Amino acid sequence: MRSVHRAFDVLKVLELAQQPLRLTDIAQRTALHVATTQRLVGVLTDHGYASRHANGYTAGPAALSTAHAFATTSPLRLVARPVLEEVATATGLTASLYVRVQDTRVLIDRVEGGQRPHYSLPIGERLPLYPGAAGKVFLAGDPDNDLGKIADELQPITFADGTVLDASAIHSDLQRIRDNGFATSVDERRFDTTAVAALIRDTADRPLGSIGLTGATHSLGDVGAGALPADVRRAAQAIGSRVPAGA
Amino acid sequence: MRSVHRAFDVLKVLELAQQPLRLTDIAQRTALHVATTQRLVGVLTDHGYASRHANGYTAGPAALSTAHAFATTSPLRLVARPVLEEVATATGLTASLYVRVQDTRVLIDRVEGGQRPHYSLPIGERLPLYPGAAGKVFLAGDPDNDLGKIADELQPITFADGTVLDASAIHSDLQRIRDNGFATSVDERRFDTTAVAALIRDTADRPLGSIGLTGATHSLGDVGAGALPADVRRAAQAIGSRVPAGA
DNA sequence: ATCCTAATTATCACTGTATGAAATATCCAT
DNA sequence: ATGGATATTTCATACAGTGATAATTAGGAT
Repeated sequence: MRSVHRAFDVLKVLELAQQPLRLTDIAQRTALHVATTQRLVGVLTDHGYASRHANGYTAGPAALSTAHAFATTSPLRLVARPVLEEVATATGLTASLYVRVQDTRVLIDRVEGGQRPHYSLPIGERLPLYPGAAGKVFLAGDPDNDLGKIADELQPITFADGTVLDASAIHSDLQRIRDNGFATSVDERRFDTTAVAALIRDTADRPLGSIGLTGATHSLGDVGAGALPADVRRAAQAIGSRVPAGA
Repeated sequence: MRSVHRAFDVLKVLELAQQPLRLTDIAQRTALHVATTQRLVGVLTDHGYASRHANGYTAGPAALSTAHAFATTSPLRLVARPVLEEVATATGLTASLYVRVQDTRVLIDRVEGGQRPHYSLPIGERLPLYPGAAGKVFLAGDPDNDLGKIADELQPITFADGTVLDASAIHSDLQRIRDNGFATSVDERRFDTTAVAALIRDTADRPLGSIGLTGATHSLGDVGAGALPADVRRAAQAIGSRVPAGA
């Protein structure tokens, strides 16, 4: 399955680039031979997952179809929707649903609690696992150790406010999250953004995703002390219990 | 690249199924050996393009990321946006942007002209090339003959109103579209839905996509006679001229 | 609980396909 | 025009993907 893996490596490179990439660029970033890259990009293009333009390749329209299919069939997403809406209106915060993909998380759905709805929803956004409450819960709650090593290999993290965390600080943070059953984040990824998040587990206790509640730091007090932790945990529990279990 | 092709065949099957599919189902629909299917689905799952649930596999969350990347980088989409908005408000109709993917079209963007915005935008929807104005223009305007044979192989089409078209009727329809430079559709795919569409070509005359204006049949007269054809053609021209050409 | 069937995972020898070096062609800038 | 970079084609070799078979697991019925 080497070639298939490589095809998706190419696709990932196209996804991460915010601009069209020339064939040589792709070959460089994937560390593949140019000829190989060309063949792979060709197949991607045939199927619509890559597009060719004047100045290079980008991701292609077929991804939209597949995403549409995912959005309409994913049991987790379907089950979570009403819960997100409920908790968003109850708290007035923005409720976000994430799923882990490899060593990243992807925003699957979002319900704005506040007044002004955002213009372009960043659904589909890929974010790291560490900075951010809704990512940390994945690291903290991983049953196998495949994420354990990810946590070990984490470089010292710099927060949006300039704080720097070394490995031991990260580990104690994760331990606290495990103990509490929820994570918090204050200005970690973004200035003036505070979040509380919990891991969603199915009835067999396997992690399915995470839910986060986000608001402006200046309008929220010490989130750990208020009712929000209980709210997210309840929401996460509600979602998990409604998803049919099974690997 | 056989295995890579097959991987995307599997992905397409997952996309087209509106429900989770068991491994055996996928193998059946792709006409692949079960073992092969399993390996391919495994890779898809690793990269997040497939998800495993209690009762089978669906498309996966990574497609959302890729779709997000496409939506934010596709030159066509970026260039078309303002034109769609303009023509939608000018005509009061819904303006849709399609791209061809193999023998289908995919809805890339849409601006509602009317009052009530739809709840879930069907962006990413995959539709056939024949029934529907915005699909027919691809068949009519194909420079090479790869779509010519698709048109030849079209089965007799049944419209939403029950009309049936045989091969020769289809061909004369396509010829008329070529002559006019636009296509119309009255209750073809949906009852009480009329559309006018035009092909978008880049400055080198290569087809890039299509734009369609849609409204209720009962509120539109004979669309071929009014100003709409000129409107779509102008919009298509505007978009095409602003996209940097180059294969 | 127990059996039976169906579905999923693992094993492995063979074959055909993906690979990458090199050569050729194409594009762009000067 | 000329040169340099990028893209495409060709081809012999190695090895990765294939699918028949077997082992295992899960699901349903009794």
